[in-house]
Amino acid sequence: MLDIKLIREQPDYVKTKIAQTGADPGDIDRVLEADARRRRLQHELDEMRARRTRESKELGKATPEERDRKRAEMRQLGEQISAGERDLAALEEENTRLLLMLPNLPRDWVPVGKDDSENRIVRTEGVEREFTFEPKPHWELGERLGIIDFERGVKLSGTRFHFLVGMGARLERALIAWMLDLKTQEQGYLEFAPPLMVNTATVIGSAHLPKFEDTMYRDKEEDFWFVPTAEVPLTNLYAREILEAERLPIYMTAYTPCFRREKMSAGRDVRGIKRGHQFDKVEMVKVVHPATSDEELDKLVENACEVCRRLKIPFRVVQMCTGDLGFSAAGKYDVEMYAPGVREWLEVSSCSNCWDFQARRAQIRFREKGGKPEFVHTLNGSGLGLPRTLIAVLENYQNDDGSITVPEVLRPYMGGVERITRA
RNA sequence: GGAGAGGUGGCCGAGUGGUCGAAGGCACCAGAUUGCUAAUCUGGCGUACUGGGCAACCGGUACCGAGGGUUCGAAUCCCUCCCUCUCCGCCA
Repeated sequence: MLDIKLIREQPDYVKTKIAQTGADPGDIDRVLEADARRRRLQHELDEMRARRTRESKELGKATPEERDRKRAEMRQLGEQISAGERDLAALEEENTRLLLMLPNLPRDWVPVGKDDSENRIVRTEGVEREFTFEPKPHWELGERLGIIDFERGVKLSGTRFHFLVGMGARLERALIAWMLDLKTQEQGYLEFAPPLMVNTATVIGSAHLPKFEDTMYRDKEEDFWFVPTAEVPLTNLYAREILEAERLPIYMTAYTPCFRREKMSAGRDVRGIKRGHQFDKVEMVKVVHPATSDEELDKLVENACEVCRRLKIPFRVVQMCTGDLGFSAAGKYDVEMYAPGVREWLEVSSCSNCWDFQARRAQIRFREKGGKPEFVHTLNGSGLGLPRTLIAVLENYQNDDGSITVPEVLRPYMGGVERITRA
């Protein structure tokens, strides 16, 4: 959520920035108009209420004759106030609705561009492996090894579902455990196992609602939303709290399944395990002091890169332009691993600095000693997404006989297994 | 799911229709004092919106789990919901 005061004071700046994201700057005028009406009414209402309080107190001491006359008058005032309160509530709702639909503003250092074609490759690391044979896509490798079962996934759940089997399941579990150990033991993150179903307020807090309602699964009767990412519960951990400044920065990590409808992506990436309705992910979330969030973003990206580096898989860092930031990021970098089987750079991590955008929605604040509460900045990034990391591992580590060499760092997590072969 | 108890400021805890944004205590901050390491005294100490000074401030309004209702007026009475605790039932 944007700061309404910023919109009031610098509407032209905000419009310029909004336009850079591809959103409609006309929304700003609608917000301003609604805000002006709300303030006007609030002021009138405040004055009526002040009068009621004042005169009600006097009424208690009035003479009996006066009392009846005054009481009728006050009753009328009370009705006016009630009507005003109803109108105000409606205006506030309208106001909030408009504000919740506005995207975050890009930072000034974000390159201006209209869509993903104008993103910038910041750097590339590692060398692409040279194959003496034609590298196969992971779905072929997985099926032949019997470690991915697509048919039965479809049988049980439908398209975009699969089973990991035997060493396939174990390989994913090894990746998760290894990543979490890296996060918690070397990169300073505290591990969580959060709720996977959360209420509406929580999803509004992370800015996945109200705009992306149709991308999530929910239980309407119970007011539960299935988390589309651990970012939702982790970012909201300190919702409606005021933290002491010394506690910042806070680094959190969690492995969770993620649930997404993927309605918008129907027909895209249908082959293999790249995009499903359910997938596993190790997520990183930071709650930081506003003065440090830009450098914290760099460190976050680096934390994601380190996973690729240790797996010895080539990767690159891509900076999103203003038109490809998404709804809540003020600045964003993707980390992409190269997968030789599908001949594609796969987005395995997306690291965002959300600035105070989520903090305002979730009301996450901090206070310097003796100071006023201020909003924190929140960041999030995958560390990494499992299906795509698994794809990259399978495809980069495949051998000409269709077996998979287990990356060295994972072997301690695989009971020492060095090679996955057909069972 | 059933029965009972309860939800007040960072914490503990008063308050049952007006003088309560809310006693008192603890914690915390500032100052004073004592020279013996901690105690004493004084003062301050919620959040949001809003008006003015457009800064350290001053005023208005709202908030005592949430939402409705009664009333001239509600933390205080009524209704609904949520949550916590205890007991029972059920179940991974």
